[in-house]
Amino acid sequence: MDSRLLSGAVEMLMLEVISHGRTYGYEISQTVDSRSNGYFSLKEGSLYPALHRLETQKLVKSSWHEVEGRRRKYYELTSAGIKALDAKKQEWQAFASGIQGVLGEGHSATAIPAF
Amino acid sequence: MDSRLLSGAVEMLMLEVISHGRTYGYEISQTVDSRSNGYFSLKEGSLYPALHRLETQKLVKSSWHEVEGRRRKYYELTSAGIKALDAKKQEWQAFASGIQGVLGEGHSATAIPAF
DNA sequence: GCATAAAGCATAGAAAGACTAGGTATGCAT
DNA sequence: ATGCATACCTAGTCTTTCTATGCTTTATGC
Repeated sequence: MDSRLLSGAVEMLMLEVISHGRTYGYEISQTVDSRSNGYFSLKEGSLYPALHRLETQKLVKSSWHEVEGRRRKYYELTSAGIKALDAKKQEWQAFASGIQGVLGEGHSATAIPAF
Repeated sequence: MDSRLLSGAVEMLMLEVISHGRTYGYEISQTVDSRSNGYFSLKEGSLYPALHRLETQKLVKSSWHEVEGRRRKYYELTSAGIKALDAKKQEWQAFASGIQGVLGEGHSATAIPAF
């Protein structure tokens, strides 16, 4: 896939996954990967900086926990994060509609004048 | 809108518009703007570099023409450009499906274990 | 006449974010 | 012992968008 398409959708997807319940970085990447049928594979270099960004923006909050002998940093949405997710989903719908508007109707070959 | 969502879609949209018939930069931006109901407004700093990129990649070819006293650089798709547009459209479909796959089904609250 | 807007092209520089590639550490299976 | 999966992190590179600016010509308003 063209990684450039991904830009901007990453945060929405991450927030979405986190909204389903407390989770952590590694699991988020697995979830996104499997739920998109392998289409998205968030790389660590995108994933962790994005998580830190979301935390800086107070859209998520984190806490360290030791589970099954593994040290994990769990994330959950703040109330601001819930609102942001809603906003981002709407934005996505508008974005997709905008694309469809341009791709949309055949607009069959308008007469092309010669020079 | 979040300009980061735009990434990667720009070239597809431009190729799409050009595929409808020979056109030029200024008109492309107007067309994209109106056909997306104002959602996308390609700025010149994105538009012209992108056109140059497409030309370097041989997806479009250009020629200068003087029309109605205006000096315009007209673009049209090459055969590689036609193929590229098809590919990008499919990629877009896959991308959108991937997003839907993640946003998609409610996945209602999986039990959240306490620590 | 003159100013302003619109049409039209272009680029330099700043800002942002994804990825590569590297690092650290634990648990488990071979 | 060795490798693989889990789990986190970040510096640096690359790409791309946008702001801001500059140039020219034509149309329009005063």
